[in-house]
Amino acid sequence: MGRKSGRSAEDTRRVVLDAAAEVVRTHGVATSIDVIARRADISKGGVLYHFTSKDALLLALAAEMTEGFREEVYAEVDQPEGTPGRLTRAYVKASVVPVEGRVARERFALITQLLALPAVLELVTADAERWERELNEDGVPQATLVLVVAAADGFGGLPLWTTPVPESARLRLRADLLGMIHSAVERAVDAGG
Amino acid sequence: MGRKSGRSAEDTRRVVLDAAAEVVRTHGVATSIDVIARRADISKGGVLYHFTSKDALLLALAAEMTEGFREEVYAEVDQPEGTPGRLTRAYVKASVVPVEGRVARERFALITQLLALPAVLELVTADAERWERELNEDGVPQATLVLVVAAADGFGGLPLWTTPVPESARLRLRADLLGMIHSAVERAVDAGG
DNA sequence: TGTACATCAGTGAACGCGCGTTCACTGATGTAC
DNA sequence: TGTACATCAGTGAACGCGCGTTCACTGATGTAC
Repeated sequence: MGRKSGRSAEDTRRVVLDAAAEVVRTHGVATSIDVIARRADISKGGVLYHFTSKDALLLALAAEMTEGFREEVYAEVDQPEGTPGRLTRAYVKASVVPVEGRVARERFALITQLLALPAVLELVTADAERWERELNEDGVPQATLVLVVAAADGFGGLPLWTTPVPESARLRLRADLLGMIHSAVERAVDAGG
Repeated sequence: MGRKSGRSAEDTRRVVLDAAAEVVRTHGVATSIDVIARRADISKGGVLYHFTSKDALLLALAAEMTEGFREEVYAEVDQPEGTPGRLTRAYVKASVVPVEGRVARERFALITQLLALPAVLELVTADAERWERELNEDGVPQATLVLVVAAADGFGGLPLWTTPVPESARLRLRADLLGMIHSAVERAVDAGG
């Protein structure tokens, strides 16, 4: 039988990526293409028509995840360009998100699985280096930046295998971190000016 | 040929675990038993004499890693039992360690790979829940505890794929976190007494 | 201290199956006239 | 608007190989007397 009724190749690609995301996140990278295919309601060969190999599929998935997080951070930016701490604040806001909005968590869980592929580790490392450059140019004194980013990463990443922190504590952490950025930037401005 | 010259079964087990740790950390969980065996200078069958299956070997490795971290934390405890923040301080000290002492980093990298196995995820989750219980009973106000533990986890875990923070920043983070614990505990004591 | 036997710590060849990849084929969609 | 052809999106069977696991066998160590 030929092509699937009525949908475009793009659509199918999307369905495959979503199926792969869910299956790999919950059952690991060792999950076979066949399982992914069945979940996407397509044949194994169909999956490989859209992605040249299993690794290519998983790498595409990893790229989507890192890009997704980046977009969320940028979407949180709400200060004029040039404001010190502008990006760092957005980074905190995008990382310290409620657990119910599970997108962030699921993304992290998926990336963790995908790190088993050397190519993904490379991709993620490059992405992290880019974040480091961007954040270092954001005008937040180093001591505060290191603390705040570590806390944001720790909150966003490790809940993976931890019982989630209560919502009140999450809001408090968010406020504390934003407060730290605020006062560190003010102090720096006072000292510099 | 029979047993290896002069060493005990325990010795061989150790050699296999070390070989597996290195190979899996750098090449992922998909690495074959044969590769592990060659690195341990033993046959494939020999590896499976000590561990009933590949999964059993990897699970043993994961158990060693979580136990190793726990021991390091306990080794950092330097205050009398009952002192508020006693364990939290030790947790910070064991997490915010220099990058040169690569043990902690390698451990984390290895655990990340091993998480691909469902059984390991279970183990690590149980371990994390235990940490949560123990830290919650440590007498540090929640807001501070959440912030400090997130920062410690974030520093310890994520450098995995990040360019390491300079040593001066690390010392500063460590001091800041310990200072936060100190003043939060003092405030709590003042308010409570 | 020597000898006989049991057990232990491994070897290495073979098995078999699951999985990634290939490929010939097909029905649906797009395009030219 | 219909027709002929090309391309596109997907099928499903087959292949083949890598890898985990099994197993018969072996030489070294431990133990009883």
